Amino acid sequence: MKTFTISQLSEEFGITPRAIRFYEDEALIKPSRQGQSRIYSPRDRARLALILRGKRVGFSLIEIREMLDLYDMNDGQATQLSHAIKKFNERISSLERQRGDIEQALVELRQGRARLEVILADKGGATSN
Amino acid sequence: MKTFTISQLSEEFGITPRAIRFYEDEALIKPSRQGQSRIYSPRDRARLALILRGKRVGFSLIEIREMLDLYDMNDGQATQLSHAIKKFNERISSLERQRGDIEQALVELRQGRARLEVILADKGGATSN
DNA sequence: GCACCCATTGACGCTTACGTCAACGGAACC
DNA sequence: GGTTCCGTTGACGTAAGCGTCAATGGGTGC
Repeated sequence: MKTFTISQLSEEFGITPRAIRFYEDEALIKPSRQGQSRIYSPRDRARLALILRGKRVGFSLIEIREMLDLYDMNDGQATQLSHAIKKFNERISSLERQRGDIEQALVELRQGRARLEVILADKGGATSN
Repeated sequence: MKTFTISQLSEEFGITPRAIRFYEDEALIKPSRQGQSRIYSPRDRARLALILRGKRVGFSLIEIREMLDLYDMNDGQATQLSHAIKKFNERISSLERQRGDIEQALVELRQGRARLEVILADKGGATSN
Protein backbone atom coordinates (compact mmCIF):
# COMPACT_ATOMS: atom_id res chain seq x y z
CA MET A 1 0.00 0.00 0.00
CA LYS A 2 1.27 3.44 -0.93
CA THR A 3 2.55 5.60 1.88
CA PHE A 4 3.90 9.12 2.25
CA THR A 5 6.54 10.92 4.26
CA ILE A 6 5.83 14.11 6.10
CA SER A 7 7.80 16.21 3.64
CA GLN A 8 5.97 14.67 0.69
CA LEU A 9 2.63 15.66 2.18
CA SER A 10 3.84 19.06 3.28
CA GLU A 11 5.00 19.77 -0.22
CA GLU A 12 1.87 18.40 -1.87
CA PHE A 13 -0.43 20.47 0.29
CA GLY A 14 1.78 23.51 0.53
CA ILE A 15 2.13 23.48 4.29
CA THR A 16 5.08 22.95 6.61
CA PRO A 17 5.94 19.70 8.38
CA ARG A 18 5.61 21.66 11.58
CA ALA A 19 1.93 22.23 10.82
CA ILE A 20 1.34 18.55 10.15
CA ARG A 21 2.99 17.55 13.40
CA PHE A 22 0.92 20.13 15.15
CA TYR A 23 -2.25 18.55 13.80
CA GLU A 24 -1.04 15.29 15.23
CA ASP A 25 -0.40 16.88 18.61
CA GLU A 26 -3.97 18.09 18.45
CA ALA A 27 -5.12 14.55 17.65
CA LEU A 28 -6.40 15.24 14.13
CA ILE A 29 -4.27 12.55 12.50
CA LYS A 30 -2.46 9.55 13.86
CA PRO A 31 0.05 8.31 11.31
CA SER A 32 1.86 5.07 12.05
CA ARG A 33 5.56 4.96 12.78
CA GLN A 34 8.53 3.31 11.23
CA GLY A 35 10.98 3.68 14.06
CA GLN A 36 10.83 7.35 14.85
CA SER A 37 9.60 8.55 11.51
CA ARG A 38 5.97 9.08 10.71
CA ILE A 39 4.50 7.30 7.74
CA TYR A 40 1.21 8.43 6.29
CA SER A 41 -1.36 6.17 4.63
CA PRO A 42 -3.66 7.33 1.82
CA ARG A 43 -6.32 7.56 4.48
CA ASP A 44 -4.14 9.92 6.54
CA ARG A 45 -3.60 11.93 3.40
CA ALA A 46 -7.35 12.18 2.83
CA ARG A 47 -7.83 13.30 6.41
CA LEU A 48 -5.23 15.98 5.89
CA ALA A 49 -7.11 17.22 2.85
CA LEU A 50 -10.27 17.38 4.95
CA ILE A 51 -8.45 19.29 7.66
CA LEU A 52 -7.19 21.88 5.22
CA ARG A 53 -10.55 22.42 3.64
CA GLY A 54 -12.07 22.63 7.09
CA LYS A 55 -9.62 25.39 7.85
CA ARG A 56 -10.35 27.20 4.61
CA VAL A 57 -14.03 27.33 5.46
CA GLY A 58 -13.20 28.71 8.88
CA PHE A 59 -13.50 25.81 11.30
CA SER A 60 -11.10 25.68 14.23
CA LEU A 61 -8.84 22.66 14.61
CA ILE A 62 -10.92 21.50 17.55
CA GLU A 63 -14.09 21.64 15.51
CA ILE A 64 -12.39 19.78 12.69
CA ARG A 65 -11.23 17.10 15.08
CA GLU A 66 -14.75 16.63 16.34
CA MET A 67 -16.07 16.30 12.82
CA LEU A 68 -13.39 13.79 11.91
CA ASP A 69 -14.35 11.81 14.99
CA LEU A 70 -17.93 11.86 13.78
CA TYR A 71 -16.88 10.53 10.40
CA ASP A 72 -15.06 7.72 12.17
CA MET A 73 -18.16 6.66 14.01
CA ASN A 74 -19.12 3.34 12.50
CA ASP A 75 -21.32 2.17 15.32
CA GLY A 76 -22.25 3.15 18.82
CA GLN A 77 -25.31 3.67 20.94
CA ALA A 78 -28.39 5.10 19.33
CA THR A 79 -28.14 8.13 21.60
CA GLN A 80 -24.55 8.67 20.52
CA LEU A 81 -25.54 8.38 16.90
CA SER A 82 -28.37 10.84 17.10
CA HIS A 83 -26.14 13.21 18.99
CA ALA A 84 -23.60 12.93 16.21
CA ILE A 85 -26.33 13.59 13.66
CA LYS A 86 -27.29 16.69 15.59
CA LYS A 87 -23.69 17.86 15.40
CA PHE A 88 -23.67 17.31 11.68
CA ASN A 89 -26.84 19.33 11.36
CA GLU A 90 -25.30 22.17 13.33
CA ARG A 91 -22.23 22.27 11.10
CA ILE A 92 -24.41 22.11 8.02
CA SER A 93 -26.60 25.04 8.98
CA SER A 94 -23.57 27.00 10.10
CA LEU A 95 -22.03 26.53 6.69
CA GLU A 96 -25.25 27.46 4.96
CA ARG A 97 -25.39 30.68 6.92
CA GLN A 98 -21.80 31.35 6.03
CA ARG A 99 -22.50 30.76 2.39
CA GLY A 100 -25.21 33.39 2.65
CA ASP A 101 -22.74 35.82 4.17
CA ILE A 102 -20.32 35.14 1.37
CA GLU A 103 -22.91 35.75 -1.29
CA GLN A 104 -23.87 39.01 0.35
CA ALA A 105 -20.22 40.05 0.56
CA LEU A 106 -19.80 39.15 -3.10
CA VAL A 107 -22.71 41.39 -4.05
CA GLU A 108 -21.16 44.29 -2.19
CA LEU A 109 -17.68 43.74 -3.52
CA ARG A 110 -19.00 43.63 -7.07
CA GLN A 111 -20.90 46.86 -6.44
CA GLY A 112 -17.79 48.47 -5.04
CA ARG A 113 -15.83 47.35 -8.05
CA ALA A 114 -18.48 48.60 -10.44
CA ARG A 115 -18.49 52.00 -8.80
CA LEU A 116 -14.74 52.32 -9.17
CA GLU A 117 -14.97 51.20 -12.78
CA VAL A 118 -17.43 53.96 -13.49
CA ILE A 119 -15.17 56.56 -11.91
CA LEU A 120 -12.23 55.21 -13.82
CA ALA A 121 -14.16 55.29 -17.08
CA ASP A 122 -15.17 58.91 -16.46
CA LYS A 123 -11.58 59.77 -15.80
CA GLY A 124 -10.56 58.04 -19.00
CA GLY A 125 -12.75 60.44 -20.96
CA ALA A 126 -15.73 59.85 -23.23
CA THR A 127 -14.17 57.02 -25.18
CA SER A 128 -14.80 53.51 -23.91
CA ASN A 129 -11.12 52.76 -24.08
CA MET B 1 -29.44 62.76 12.63
CA LYS B 2 -29.69 59.61 14.66
CA THR B 3 -26.63 58.56 16.60
CA PHE B 4 -25.64 55.63 18.80
CA THR B 5 -23.58 55.02 21.89
CA ILE B 6 -21.01 52.30 22.08
CA SER B 7 -23.14 50.16 24.34
CA GLN B 8 -26.14 50.46 22.03
CA LEU B 9 -24.11 49.17 19.12
CA SER B 10 -22.40 46.49 21.18
CA GLU B 11 -25.77 45.22 22.29
CA GLU B 12 -27.33 45.42 18.85
CA PHE B 13 -24.52 43.47 17.23
CA GLY B 14 -23.85 41.15 20.11
CA ILE B 15 -20.25 42.17 20.66
CA THR B 16 -18.45 43.90 23.52
CA PRO B 17 -17.58 47.59 23.66
CA ARG B 18 -13.99 46.45 23.97
CA ALA B 19 -14.20 44.91 20.51
CA ILE B 20 -15.62 48.10 19.02
CA ARG B 21 -12.88 50.21 20.57
CA PHE B 22 -10.37 47.73 19.28
CA TYR B 23 -11.69 48.19 15.75
CA GLU B 24 -11.17 51.90 16.21
CA ASP B 25 -7.59 51.34 17.39
CA GLU B 26 -7.08 49.36 14.22
CA ALA B 27 -8.52 52.25 12.21
CA LEU B 28 -11.61 50.44 10.95
CA ILE B 29 -14.03 53.07 12.28
CA LYS B 30 -13.59 56.64 13.37
CA PRO B 31 -16.62 57.75 15.36
CA SER B 32 -16.84 61.39 16.36
CA ARG B 33 -16.57 62.49 19.96
CA GLN B 34 -18.76 64.34 22.35
CA GLY B 35 -16.24 65.24 24.99
CA GLN B 36 -14.64 61.92 25.79
CA SER B 37 -17.45 59.69 24.68
CA ARG B 38 -17.70 58.19 21.25
CA ILE B 39 -20.82 58.83 19.22
CA TYR B 40 -21.60 56.67 16.22
CA SER B 41 -23.42 57.82 13.11
CA PRO B 42 -25.61 55.54 10.98
CA ARG B 43 -22.67 55.36 8.62
CA ASP B 44 -20.41 54.13 11.42
CA ARG B 45 -23.05 51.58 12.24
CA ALA B 46 -23.13 50.36 8.65
CA ARG B 47 -19.37 50.05 8.64
CA LEU B 48 -19.56 47.99 11.79
CA ALA B 49 -22.00 45.66 10.11
CA LEU B 50 -19.59 45.31 7.20
CA ILE B 51 -16.75 44.58 9.58
CA LEU B 52 -18.67 41.82 11.30
CA ARG B 53 -19.70 40.16 8.10
CA GLY B 54 -16.16 40.45 6.86
CA LYS B 55 -15.08 38.59 9.94
CA ARG B 56 -17.70 35.92 9.49
CA VAL B 57 -16.46 35.17 6.01
CA GLY B 58 -12.93 34.88 7.33
CA PHE B 59 -11.22 38.15 6.51
CA SER B 60 -8.70 39.54 8.98
CA LEU B 61 -9.25 42.99 10.42
CA ILE B 62 -6.42 44.32 8.31
CA GLU B 63 -8.00 42.97 5.15
CA ILE B 64 -11.33 44.43 6.16
CA ARG B 65 -9.74 47.80 6.77
CA GLU B 66 -8.22 47.75 3.31
CA MET B 67 -11.56 46.91 1.76
CA LEU B 68 -13.29 49.68 3.69
CA ASP B 69 -10.64 52.06 2.43
CA LEU B 70 -11.40 50.90 -1.09
CA TYR B 71 -15.08 51.59 -0.57
CA ASP B 72 -14.20 55.08 0.62
CA MET B 73 -12.31 55.83 -2.54
CA ASN B 74 -14.35 58.39 -4.38
CA ASP B 75 -11.62 59.65 -6.61
CA GLY B 76 -7.90 59.33 -7.07
CA GLN B 77 -5.40 58.68 -9.79
CA ALA B 78 -6.32 56.26 -12.53
CA THR B 79 -3.47 54.00 -11.44
CA GLN B 80 -4.79 54.03 -7.90
CA LEU B 81 -8.24 53.23 -9.12
CA SER B 82 -7.22 50.32 -11.25
CA HIS B 83 -5.10 49.03 -8.39
CA ALA B 84 -8.15 49.20 -6.16
CA ILE B 85 -10.18 47.36 -8.78
CA LYS B 86 -7.52 44.68 -8.85
CA LYS B 87 -7.84 44.33 -5.08
CA PHE B 88 -11.58 43.97 -5.41
CA ASN B 89 -11.11 41.29 -8.01
CA GLU B 90 -8.75 39.40 -5.73
CA ARG B 91 -11.22 39.46 -2.86
CA ILE B 92 -14.00 38.40 -5.16
CA SER B 93 -12.21 35.39 -6.55
CA SER B 94 -11.01 34.45 -3.09
CA LEU B 95 -14.60 34.44 -1.89
CA GLU B 96 -15.74 32.46 -4.90
CA ARG B 97 -13.14 29.82 -4.16
CA GLN B 98 -14.22 29.76 -0.56
CA ARG B 99 -17.82 29.32 -1.58
CA GLY B 100 -16.73 26.32 -3.60
CA ASP B 101 -14.98 24.89 -0.55
CA ILE B 102 -18.10 25.40 1.49
CA GLU B 103 -20.27 23.64 -1.03
CA GLN B 104 -17.86 20.72 -1.12
CA ALA B 105 -17.81 20.59 2.67
CA LEU B 106 -21.60 20.65 2.67
CA VAL B 107 -21.71 17.67 0.35
CA GLU B 108 -19.43 15.71 2.63
CA LEU B 109 -21.21 16.67 5.80
CA ARG B 110 -24.53 15.62 4.31
CA GLN B 111 -23.01 12.33 3.26
CA GLY B 112 -21.62 11.79 6.73
CA ARG B 113 -24.99 12.55 8.21
CA ALA B 114 -26.75 10.23 5.81
CA ARG B 115 -24.40 7.41 6.69
CA LEU B 116 -25.08 7.82 10.39
CA GLU B 117 -28.79 7.96 9.73
CA VAL B 118 -28.60 4.64 7.94
CA ILE B 119 -26.72 3.06 10.83
CA LEU B 120 -29.19 4.50 13.26
CA ALA B 121 -32.13 3.21 11.25
CA ASP B 122 -30.60 -0.28 11.16
CA LYS B 123 -30.14 -0.16 14.90
CA GLY B 124 -33.71 0.97 15.33
CA GLY B 125 -34.93 -2.26 13.70
CA ALA B 126 -36.92 -2.84 10.55
CA THR B 127 -39.54 -0.22 11.35
CA SER B 128 -38.93 3.24 9.97
CA ASN B 129 -39.64 4.75 13.34
C1' DG C 1 34.07 7.01 9.51
C1' DC C 2 32.59 11.44 8.08
C1' DA C 3 29.47 14.49 5.67
C1' DC C 4 24.93 15.36 4.42
C1' DC C 5 20.11 15.05 4.48
C1' DC C 6 15.76 14.11 6.47
C1' DA C 7 13.27 13.45 10.56
C1' DT C 8 12.10 13.98 15.60
C1' DT C 9 11.20 16.14 20.09
C1' DG C 10 11.12 19.98 23.15
C1' DA C 11 10.84 24.76 24.07
C1' DC C 12 10.20 29.37 23.37
C1' DG C 13 8.43 33.15 20.26
C1' DC C 14 4.97 35.50 17.62
C1' DT C 15 0.53 37.34 15.65
C1' DT C 16 -4.48 38.13 15.86
C1' DA C 17 -8.41 39.54 18.29
C1' DC C 18 -9.91 40.52 21.76
C1' DG C 19 -10.81 39.66 27.62
C1' DT C 20 -9.95 41.51 31.90
C1' DC C 21 -8.70 44.26 35.43
C1' DA C 22 -7.38 49.01 37.28
C1' DA C 23 -7.91 53.72 37.79
C1' DC C 24 -10.25 57.56 36.51
C1' DG C 25 -14.00 60.98 34.67
C1' DG C 26 -18.35 63.13 34.09
C1' DA C 27 -23.66 62.82 34.57
C1' DA C 28 -27.56 61.87 37.11
C1' DC C 29 -30.23 60.62 40.96
C1' DC C 30 -31.78 61.46 45.62
C1' DG D 1 -22.19 65.14 48.15
C1' DG D 2 -22.11 60.33 48.05
C1' DT D 3 -23.55 56.53 45.09
C1' DT D 4 -24.46 54.56 40.82
C1' DC D 5 -23.88 54.17 36.00
C1' DC D 6 -21.79 54.61 31.70
C1' DG D 7 -17.73 55.65 29.45
C1' DT D 8 -12.56 56.24 28.84
C1' DT D 9 -7.56 55.00 28.59
C1' DG D 10 -3.71 52.09 29.60
C1' DA D 11 -1.71 47.74 30.61
C1' DC D 12 -1.36 43.02 30.97
C1' DG D 13 -3.35 38.34 29.94
C1' DT D 14 -4.93 34.77 26.79
C1' DA D 15 -6.10 31.19 23.11
C1' DA D 16 -5.12 29.49 18.49
C1' DG D 17 -1.96 28.18 15.08
C1' DC D 18 1.78 27.67 13.90
C1' DG D 19 7.36 29.57 13.12
C1' DT D 20 11.80 28.99 14.62
C1' DC D 21 15.65 27.52 16.75
C1' DA D 22 18.41 23.74 19.28
C1' DA D 23 19.79 19.30 20.13
C1' DT D 24 19.59 14.69 18.66
C1' DG D 25 19.03 10.47 15.75
C1' DG D 26 19.25 7.42 12.05
C1' DG D 27 20.26 6.27 6.80
C1' DT D 28 23.12 6.92 2.57
C1' DG D 29 26.99 7.99 -0.39
C1' DC D 30 31.80 7.52 -0.93
